[in-house]
Amino acid sequence: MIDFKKILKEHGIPLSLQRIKILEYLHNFKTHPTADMIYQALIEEMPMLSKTTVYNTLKTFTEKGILTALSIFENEVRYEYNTVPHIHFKCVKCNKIYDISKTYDCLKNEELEGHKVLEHHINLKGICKSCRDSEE
Amino acid sequence: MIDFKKILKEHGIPLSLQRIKILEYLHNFKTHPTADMIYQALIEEMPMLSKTTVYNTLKTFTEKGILTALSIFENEVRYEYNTVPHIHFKCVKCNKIYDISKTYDCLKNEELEGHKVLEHHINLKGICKSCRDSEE
DNA sequence: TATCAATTTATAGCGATTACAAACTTGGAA
DNA sequence: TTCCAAGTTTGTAATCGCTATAAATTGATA
Ligand SMILES: [Mn+2]
Ligand SMILES: [Mn+2]
Ligand SMILES: [Zn+2]
Ligand SMILES: [Zn+2]
Repeated sequence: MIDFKKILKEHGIPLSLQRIKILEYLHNFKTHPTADMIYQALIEEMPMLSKTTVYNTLKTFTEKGILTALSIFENEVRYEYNTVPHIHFKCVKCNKIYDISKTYDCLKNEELEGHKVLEHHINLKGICKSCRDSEE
Repeated sequence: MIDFKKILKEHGIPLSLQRIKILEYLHNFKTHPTADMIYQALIEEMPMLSKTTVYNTLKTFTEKGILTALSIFENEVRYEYNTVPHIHFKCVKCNKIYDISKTYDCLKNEELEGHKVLEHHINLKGICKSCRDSEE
């Protein structure tokens, strides 16, 4: 049983029921959900939950380093609980996002043309295995 | 002097004054502008220009392969005139986007875990040379 | 130059996100 | 345990980037 209260405290985030539930959801469902997807899932058991709270909480968590915000799709931000580094593959047919565990040693650069690199975001696009198989 | 009319014709795009001006702007200013930035720049000399035209034109150009649409930032699409392949670095301090000419041979994979890879999008984030220098 | 399809414009509308202020929780002091 | 101030949540309105629509305009062709 993971102690989500402890995780929040360790990141200097004051506790609230909403924050615990949102963190729990992102830890349990690694589906790169949008703010709205999280809201729709949690409104079941928390009928008074406000969408503003979801947005505020995701912003706080991202700033404090618990989550990563992804801009894989145009026009919407998706979130994921920080785990081991990985890259993303988006299928242009079914729109699913796959985690790819492959790591690229060639991207380990800390410095490029004088710029200090803090984050690498690698987004691949193409046709996923499942869609290729069902093509014929 | 570049013949923008010829470029449009070669891509099967019927001519219009607006299309020529937008293409000219994107060719001359390689700053990865948003639709609104292009609109604000062109409204000076074309007071009747509609923002809808800018959006429509950028969509047409992207579909015809003259431009590339980038989702580097959250919540807004940026455009660039197609040139040689390169990757992008976003400074988290000044928000500028830099072109990085480095190519990664390690990303040349055509297939990953059964998925067919068609595009690679590599976005780096960090602190740019200019901001580092001015830090002290 | 006349025709007419394609393009542009102005306007309204939409989905994702943010701003704001009142009501409510939370954590700590008394 | 009770009380309080600070921080959080909520509901609403507003904003931002973008799209839909239909009337007005343009431009390719004859
Ligand atoms: Mn992931
Ligand atoms: Mn570029
Ligand atoms: Zn697929
Ligand atoms: Zn900078």
